[in-house]
Amino acid sequence: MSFTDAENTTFEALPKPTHDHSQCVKDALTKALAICQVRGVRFTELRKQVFELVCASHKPIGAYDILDTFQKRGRKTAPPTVYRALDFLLEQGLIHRIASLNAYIGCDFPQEPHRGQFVICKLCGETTELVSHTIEECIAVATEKLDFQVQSRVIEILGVCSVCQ
Amino acid sequence: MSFTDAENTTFEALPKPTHDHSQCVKDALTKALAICQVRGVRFTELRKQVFELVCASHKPIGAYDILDTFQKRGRKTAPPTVYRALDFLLEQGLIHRIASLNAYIGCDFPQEPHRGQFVICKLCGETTELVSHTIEECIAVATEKLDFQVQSRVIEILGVCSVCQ
DNA sequence: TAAGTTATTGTTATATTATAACATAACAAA
DNA sequence: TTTGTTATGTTATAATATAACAATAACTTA
Repeated sequence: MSFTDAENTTFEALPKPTHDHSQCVKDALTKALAICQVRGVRFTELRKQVFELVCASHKPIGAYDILDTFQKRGRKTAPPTVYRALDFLLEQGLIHRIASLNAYIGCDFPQEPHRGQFVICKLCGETTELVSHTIEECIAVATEKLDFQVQSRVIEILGVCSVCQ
Repeated sequence: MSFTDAENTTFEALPKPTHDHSQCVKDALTKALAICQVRGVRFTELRKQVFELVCASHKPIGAYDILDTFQKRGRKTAPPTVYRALDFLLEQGLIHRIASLNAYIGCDFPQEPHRGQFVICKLCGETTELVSHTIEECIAVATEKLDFQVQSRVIEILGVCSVCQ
């Protein structure tokens, strides 16, 4: 469920505890699969499993959490295997990296290329992805003035969500 | 040299290669010392030296770079020593951490509490600190709507500066 | 389909960044 | 001075990430 408000900020609502999460994961998988097919890149079983784990919650998850899960499932896995799958998913814009937490989260708006802006609860981890065009604009203006070519950006807002207050 | 433009963004100009950097470091030290005195916290020799190393360039520097420098100088130093000094400087707002690079940079606007926004050249490392009130405002609006209490934020724009293009 | 090529994954080792836990030293206030 | 507090030293290790090379799976084109 996404909104676009008067300030031209599109955002997903904080996922309600009641939302049908298994459906949510299914949808993400379907989208991801379709995107990869169109682009002619391979959504292999490994990549799919890593993607499922990242999408299993709306909270950032660490690479080593993914690794642990694989190992608990009896799959003998080493770090590079996980990191390579994460790199692939990042390249395809299917997940984002949260730099301030060294963690990864599913992208709420795949297909169209965009840079996410994240609102992250430090207590429960629940994360909302914003796409504020005003912020984009503001950055564009400032960087133009500096004659600076933007390649990527990291925008992460940390604090306490409404549920945890 | 700082500007405030029509969009209400305050920013330091990219430090010119010709600027008097030794004076620049001296000024930063004087300011830092004064701030610590007012606050009744101790700007010890160790903290001063770490601060000087961070301010030695307008580029983010890693904790282990600082460590290496200490060791090359013959000072037997271990990681916690450096990290503790960095933590102190961060708490006092004298430096900032660049999450996307795991590195640290001197703060261009100490004294008043603020959250930095950084424009970082991936090629040469030169970094400009912005304080865009429009971006602040934008974030405030979005987080209010989510009923989210902001504690900290990470805003880092990476790309290529005018000199390196 | 067989051979050659590329992409993906496995495996081992190690680099990089950061902190825990406890000991000692420096300083400050009573 | 002694007592409490803050800062630093020291050792070990945790947490995150990548390099380098081997093996396998998948694609491609003759």
